[in-house]
Amino acid sequence: MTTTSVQCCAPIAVEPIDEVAAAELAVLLKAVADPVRLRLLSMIGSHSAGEVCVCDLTSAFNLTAPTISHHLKVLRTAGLIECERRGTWVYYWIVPQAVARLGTLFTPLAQPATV
Amino acid sequence: MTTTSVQCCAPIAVEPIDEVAAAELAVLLKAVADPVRLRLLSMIGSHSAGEVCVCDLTSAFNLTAPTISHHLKVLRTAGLIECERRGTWVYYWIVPQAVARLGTLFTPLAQPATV
DNA sequence: CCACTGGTTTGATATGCATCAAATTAAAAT
DNA sequence: ATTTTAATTTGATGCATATCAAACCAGTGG
Repeated sequence: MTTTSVQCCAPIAVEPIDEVAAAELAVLLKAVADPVRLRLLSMIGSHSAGEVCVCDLTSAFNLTAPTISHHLKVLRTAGLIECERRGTWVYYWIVPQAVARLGTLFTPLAQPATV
Repeated sequence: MTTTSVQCCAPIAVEPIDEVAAAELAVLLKAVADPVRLRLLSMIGSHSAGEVCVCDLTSAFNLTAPTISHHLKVLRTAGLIECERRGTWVYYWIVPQAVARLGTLFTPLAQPATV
């Protein structure tokens, strides 16, 4: 498949989402609903090399290494990023499909049919 | 400025967002990072009449009225919905601009320039 | 004026979670 | 092997928050 459709689920405004879908989405949104994780995702996503070493991420915050590691794990568990160890260092990169799902959720609400 | 551009902030992937922006965005995202609030927002946003009475919202959940009221207040404080009292009942509707901001945050991450 | 219905506010509780220190794993270097 | 550096895991702590019961506010109708 060439398109690998990002539109896997109906956006929020088309019809009321059910409990199960809401619970799943909430997990995904909780992952990004934190200032540190937002910055991490932003730093990883905007990096020109496409991937970032953990050491560079840790040094950019006024937080301990375990804390950054914890936040990276949350993002990874949510499927938003992936990582690989190469020698001593660990590198992280974005999973575009997962992030795109977040974007498609709310856009239809911007142009309500009735307004 | 006449456009009242929905694109008030740069998306996450263009450049690393700073601490202040991340904190503000996290507040907005926390508001929707809850299954009940997601369903509320979805119910309000997808309603054909454009607005929904609180009574209809409360009856759709297995939760008490104060809890629903609490969640509505969180969404309202975040600027995602507004309400008005008409007689005995209170009606809620979506604020499209605020919701649109959520959508524009993540979409650029879907097509990373390096991939 | 007094009840009744719809919603919100307040206070209390219990769970969740962000953070750090200490311990642990992994690879490199000496 | 031992040491050193990078990163994660574990355990503990303190704060945030989802929920409910009770009290309260706002209309409506006897």
